[in-house]
Amino acid sequence: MPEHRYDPHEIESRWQDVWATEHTWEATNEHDAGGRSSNSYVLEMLPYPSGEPHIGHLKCYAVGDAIAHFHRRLGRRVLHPMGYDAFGLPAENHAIRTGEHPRVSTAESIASFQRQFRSWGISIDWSRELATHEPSYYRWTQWIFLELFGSGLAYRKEAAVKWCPHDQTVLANEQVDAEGRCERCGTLVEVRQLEQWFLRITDYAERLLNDLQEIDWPQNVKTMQRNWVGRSEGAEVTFRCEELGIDYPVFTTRPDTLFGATFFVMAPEHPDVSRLAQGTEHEHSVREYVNVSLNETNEQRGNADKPKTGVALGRTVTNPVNGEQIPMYVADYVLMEYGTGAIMAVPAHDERDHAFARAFDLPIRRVIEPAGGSDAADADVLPYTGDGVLVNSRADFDGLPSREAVSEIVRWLDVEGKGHASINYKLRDWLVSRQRYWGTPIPILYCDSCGVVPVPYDQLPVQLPDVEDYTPKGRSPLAAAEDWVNTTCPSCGASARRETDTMDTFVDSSWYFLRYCDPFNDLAAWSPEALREWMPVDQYIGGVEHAILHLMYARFFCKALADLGHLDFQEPFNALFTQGMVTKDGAKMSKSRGNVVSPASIVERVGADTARCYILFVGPPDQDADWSDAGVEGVHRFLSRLWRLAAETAERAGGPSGPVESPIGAEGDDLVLVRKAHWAIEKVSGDLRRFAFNTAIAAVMELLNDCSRLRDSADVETQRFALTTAASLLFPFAPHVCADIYDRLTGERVWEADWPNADEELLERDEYELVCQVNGKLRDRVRAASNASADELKQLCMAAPNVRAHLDGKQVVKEIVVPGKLVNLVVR
RNA sequence: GCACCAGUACCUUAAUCGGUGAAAGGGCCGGUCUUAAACACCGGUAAUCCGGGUUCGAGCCCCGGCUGGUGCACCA
Repeated sequence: MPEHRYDPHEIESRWQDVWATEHTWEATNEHDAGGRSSNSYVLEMLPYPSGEPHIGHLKCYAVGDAIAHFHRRLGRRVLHPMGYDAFGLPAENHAIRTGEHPRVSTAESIASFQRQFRSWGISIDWSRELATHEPSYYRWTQWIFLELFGSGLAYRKEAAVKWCPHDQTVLANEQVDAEGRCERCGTLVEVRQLEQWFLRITDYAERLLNDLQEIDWPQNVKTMQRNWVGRSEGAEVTFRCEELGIDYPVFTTRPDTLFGATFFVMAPEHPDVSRLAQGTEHEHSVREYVNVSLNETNEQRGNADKPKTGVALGRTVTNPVNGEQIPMYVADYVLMEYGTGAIMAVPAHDERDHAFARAFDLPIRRVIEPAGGSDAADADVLPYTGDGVLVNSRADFDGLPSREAVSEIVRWLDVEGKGHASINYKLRDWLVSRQRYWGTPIPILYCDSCGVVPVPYDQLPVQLPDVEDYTPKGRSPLAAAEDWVNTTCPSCGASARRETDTMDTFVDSSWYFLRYCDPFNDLAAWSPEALREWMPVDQYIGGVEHAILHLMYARFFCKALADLGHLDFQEPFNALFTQGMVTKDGAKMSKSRGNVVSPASIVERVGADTARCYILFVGPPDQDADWSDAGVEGVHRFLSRLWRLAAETAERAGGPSGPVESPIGAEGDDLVLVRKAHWAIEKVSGDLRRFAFNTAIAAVMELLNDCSRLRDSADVETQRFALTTAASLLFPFAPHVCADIYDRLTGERVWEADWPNADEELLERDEYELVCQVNGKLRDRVRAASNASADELKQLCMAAPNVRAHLDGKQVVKEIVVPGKLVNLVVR
């Protein structure tokens, strides 16, 4: 028998060539062919091309490719495209260091990503490839911006915004982490008052929240989005400062506690603070306090355990429900960015207000009592933040449960013109302008006479000009491109200046999945027919780190574009799968730790099939997985054994011998093997549907174990069937080696074969081992027919020798019969 | 502090409706093959975090605790 050696490199390049020359994975737009339900759009989040792909990319695309292959084999037309999120800071920072144009380094990175994706054998439709930095793409990003501008969804305003001193640009709220650090570089951000471009995502808060119900996404991602939108119901209530004649609205979720408001607090950033303190004895201390707080980081200020600080403003406001004059304070526990930047303080029923009142010796008045009497020992302890019954309020409100009191009081305030029901959101509008070079230019002009002027559609794209110096200086490097900046106003012909800020790169990636449907269209961003054919995405795959950023922005874009009549769906991604991280020695891979495993070196050593199978076999793909070289070896051995046994079997069968059918009338070891193959079909099909790739691969391992074990006792044709089935089932995970095995055994192409069907009859056994228990303990086992009745099973069990020994002299008081499994006799 | 998820052999995972004496791969040990080793093949090894409860029966359900992870957190 000749030597059979598994040579992954030879096999992988051979099949990759076939797929490339035959354009196997390309999907054409056929409009009415088959209808949307027979199509499938499988998409992984587009990569940011920087250097080389890392192991996380391998995992993401291994998952996506398995799904894409599975859908194709189920008979669907699959769209599985690839592109690059090519604008962004790393390329620009590289340019600052080296002077090399970002276009050049970006092109190099893209080439390297392409090369590796091809070497992994991912079934990508390369004909639709795009990159967001190409004018043919960002022309339409600009078009969308203008559409949003035209409808008022893109606007300029001056606001307190987050500024990253390291990257020298403003950031969106979402791009600052909980500690107040820049999402990209980790620098503490500062707050600056600047005029910037915003997108009105807050208009969509309610829909972004409600429509989460419509989509099949992981619970934790939905929860994060809900938290980020941060909806709370309550009321806006006006407190009037009589001395200065100014009304201050506050937002509260507890209007039922209004009678317990004993003071009033403003955020240090509140624009009226200095004016209020002016001329009072507190003027100086207020100014000092405000200065100190403004210089504190979010990290310092945001700590709830920190003792409460603040100073009196020396003014009072009127509590609208009882006319009381209550003192005003400025304190840093009140945030300018939430609500109105001022609060009513109810120390008896709010932990923070309580802490402040204790520190400043302010009155604490209980207005809510826990319902159902105070039998609980801690019912009298303040602050009490739960619901209850009103006390110490107004005669007609006292005794009302909190919930009812909320609506009663709000109704009364409304009538009096002192307040109204209100819903508040944590979500802020999306700040999209950036003072950086390598991004999509914002297509806007400033004309002295016409003001803010959108660039006419027929002048798109506004091309990104070349510049000499990429260094950010607090304004975009584009400002230095005088020839480009100075232009003429399209409406009046006078001289005008271009907007020099570029767009947040998250704008680019908020619509790329639409462009894939119609990538060559140069008359429009897409045609409605193309979208009808593919959108929404059936299965989206990516890292959970985009739970809020990209995934929220993309949802917002679709809703806004749908409102503008450009889309006829509301949600871009019907189903989402978030893959877990790949760690090494329990820690995140990073250059500084020196624990980076490069996909290229793994592919070089053991081949792409092993790399892909390993990353999917190592554990459930939604969980983190620790990289282990020994585990890689194990999977490599498995593929070697599979290939060798298949090659040897093909030879014994006399070469490729055509399509293979499940053998009929098999007996003995042949039947065992045929059954195992059908069991594997059932198992892998189910596992693929629920993303349990690890167990799917384990099932094929089991099938291979039986093939090896029964190599000499089962018929060659049975072997051929079992191994063909193994290759067919493993193909979504290890496409090259499975294509090769399938070809050797049958002469056919596995990717053109239908997904196999399990024969129900072969899955059922006509006999099984019945477990016989006495008092829940296993005492014996007997063979039982599958169709035996409960009574027969009981008799069988009672007759079992070891059971009889345990029944001796005892009385059976209960019998539990589980057909197909066991009989349990309870005796006394 | 609150919420969610997870704790199974040395490691990583599996166990569908609560139903056998808990399965797979890797590791390790031994054997066959080899001059020797690698590969391959055969065999062996070892576990339900702790404490209660429900049940004829619990890895699985309920309560409490411990450990780890993730998210939220001065959001009025």
